[in-house]
Amino acid sequence: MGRAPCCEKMGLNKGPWTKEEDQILISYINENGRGNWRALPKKAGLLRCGKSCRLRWTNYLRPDIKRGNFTQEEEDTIIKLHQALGNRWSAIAATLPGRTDNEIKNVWHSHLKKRLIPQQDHQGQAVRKTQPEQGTNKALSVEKPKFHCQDSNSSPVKIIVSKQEPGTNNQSSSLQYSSSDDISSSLSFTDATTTTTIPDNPTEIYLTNSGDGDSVSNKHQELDQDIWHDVVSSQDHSLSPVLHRGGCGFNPFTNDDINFWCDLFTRTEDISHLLEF
DNA sequence: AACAGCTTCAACCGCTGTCTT
DNA sequence: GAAGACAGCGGTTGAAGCTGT
Repeated sequence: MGRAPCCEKMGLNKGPWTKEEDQILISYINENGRGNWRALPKKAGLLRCGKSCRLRWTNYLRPDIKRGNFTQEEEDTIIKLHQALGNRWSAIAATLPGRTDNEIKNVWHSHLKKRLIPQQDHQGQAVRKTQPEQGTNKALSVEKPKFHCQDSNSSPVKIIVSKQEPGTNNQSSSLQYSSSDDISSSLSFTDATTTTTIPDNPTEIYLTNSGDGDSVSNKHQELDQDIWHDVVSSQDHSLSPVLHRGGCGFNPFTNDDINFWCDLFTRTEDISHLLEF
């Protein structure tokens, strides 16, 4: 894998873009489209490196960029997705049309991180308290499962590990796991008091809202209304976990992203931190 | 009004992944 | 398979603006 050669520094502008430079870049892309970024500045007559042009375009000049403050909903989305995805700014940005990864990163560092500090302190305690003994998370011996999502109502969520599509009549082979269950896997809950053995390796995992709130806490009710409702909702997308917000109908996820979610759920040592809002 | 400290955000830097030759 | 070229990503920086004293 070759390293990109450092662009020619000699004679190239750096720093803030002027209006004239912006106009040249916009005009060029409007006429010729986004082609080879490296060749673009030369063709457009800009004394900038291609990388700088790409950044300026994607972070500032793109016509679909949404300007202005983030809405409460957008901020909530960022917080939740950051909880789940970490610093994958581009993945987070993909769920917020008109927002760039750079912008989200800035907002996170300047606003949201600070806002969360008191909560994280509290959360950190809670997580430590429920931390499982080392080695109790055994790997679930399954083929990479499919995740299915179903949102039936707003009551507390349960995760159902199942070979059966939810909603079908025959649920006999399904197992339901709530926050109090240990499914003897990396997909476990750390405040487990019992151990449940999965009789068959599930080939598919359904994330459903069971509607039964007796065994789950208020925290998980929040989870249902926030994470699951937003992140893995919609029966229309039951075959792939989809980030689907605001009715935009934008599905940023491909099969690779399904793999990502599978990986996330099967590899995470402690999913409970996702639940501890 | 002047200064210092803080915050914001556009832009840069270096790295990695992917595609092409 | 190796190496080059390129796009994209995340971390970091620094100038500009803001706020408090």
